[in-house]
Amino acid sequence: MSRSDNTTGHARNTRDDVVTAALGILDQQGLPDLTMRHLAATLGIQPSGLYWHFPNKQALLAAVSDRIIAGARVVDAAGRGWQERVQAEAAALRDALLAFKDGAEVVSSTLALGLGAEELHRRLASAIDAGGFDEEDSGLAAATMVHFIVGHAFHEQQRIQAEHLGAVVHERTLERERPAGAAGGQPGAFGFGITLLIAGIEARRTRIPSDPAPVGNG
Amino acid sequence: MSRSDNTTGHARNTRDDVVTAALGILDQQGLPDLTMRHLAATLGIQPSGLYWHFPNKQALLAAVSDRIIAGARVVDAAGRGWQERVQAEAAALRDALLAFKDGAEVVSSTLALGLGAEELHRRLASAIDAGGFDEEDSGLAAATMVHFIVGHAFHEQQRIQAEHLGAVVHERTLERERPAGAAGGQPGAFGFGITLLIAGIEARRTRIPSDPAPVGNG
DNA sequence: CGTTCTCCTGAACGGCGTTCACTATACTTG
DNA sequence: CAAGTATAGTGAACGCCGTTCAGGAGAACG
Repeated sequence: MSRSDNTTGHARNTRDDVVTAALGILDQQGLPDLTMRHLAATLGIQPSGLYWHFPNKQALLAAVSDRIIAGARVVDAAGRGWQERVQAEAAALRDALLAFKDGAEVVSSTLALGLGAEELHRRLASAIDAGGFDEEDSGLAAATMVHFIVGHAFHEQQRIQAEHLGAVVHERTLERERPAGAAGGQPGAFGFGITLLIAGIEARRTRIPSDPAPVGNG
Repeated sequence: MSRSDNTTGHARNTRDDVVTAALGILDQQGLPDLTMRHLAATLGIQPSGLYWHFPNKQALLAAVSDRIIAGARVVDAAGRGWQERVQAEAAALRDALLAFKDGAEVVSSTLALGLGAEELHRRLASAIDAGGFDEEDSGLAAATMVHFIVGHAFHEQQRIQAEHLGAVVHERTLERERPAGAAGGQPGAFGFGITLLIAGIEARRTRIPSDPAPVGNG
């Protein structure tokens, strides 16, 4: 029932159908099982049929990446300072990466290869921009943040899945990972990194005296 | 001439020989060509012979990763403040990742999978530690930095190689990438990110009043 | 009705990581 | 020096993989 109610029963797939099916396999079985053959079988077509929709597997993965990032919740900018907004954007993007199994890995490789996933950078840059920095600084700071967010999510996702595999979860390890009350905030390492970067950006403003710096707080 | 001057001519390979050969293929032909079959052929053995040295390809790549990072130049700590030292460590590690073709990619995946490459974190953490922060903060800050360094290097390495492939290099692009005189310093984005992180760490100190903070600046 | 665009078939190609039973060579020990 | 045990590698196969290519079926459209 992907496109139309054919009487013949042979449902033809659109490009979006293919991406949706790929995302399903990714989430339920993981990246290693997301093969062209497996995907084709899921759609009820031959592997070669996929090459009508995408020139190669990388392009498919880029489209999957874009969908993963597009799924990040929208952050409401009203009534927040730029720092709070950046923190919210970072959390939203991180959650989107973690929402699908191996999602961070897919986005990481797509990002490095220079295909898609620019939305990540765009959202962070515009949030930082609200702090009143010049555009170049905002862009560079956003890029720094993107690398941290994706790298951290990738790492954490692997750790989570390794834990799920090795059935035994040591309680001490869990204690060490979540040291203090994370009421409403980020768990340890991720929140720390984001806070660090925000502080670094803010420090950049105060160091340069001749700066318009209209703080959009309030 | 890997191990000994055998009269039989059949040189047997040690584990280190295998890693060395793998690193050679990686550097001269890239990660896609670093296959077990190709590696075995280079060593003059059968592919199955490699599985005496390593349980699987991932383990091999982890060993290659460790070698890449071990190749990072040693940073002299004498007479430098902690910030300068962190900057030097970051630059050294970055250079090591870029020294081999696809080096950053190999280290990135190994790191995310939780195998090897801990040396990266260790060096940065101890450099930050010299600033007199508590150990947990140093560790978390180092982790943040690792993600940025590896992510940035991975991205940049892909871009460089894409440029080498597409013979036409637009001069305008180059101009935009290296905006001002980078005499002795880092090129734009990397230096910016590191500076950002260092400023963020420093900001963390000043926010907490009760801090010993022995600055080792000579 | 005939053309054109869309989506897919069927079959193959070359290459991949990995396994397994079985050697051959070197180092140690009695 | 003979025997025994690590060490390093053989040869053949298994079941996957991404990708190509000529061709065909079915819907849309004039």
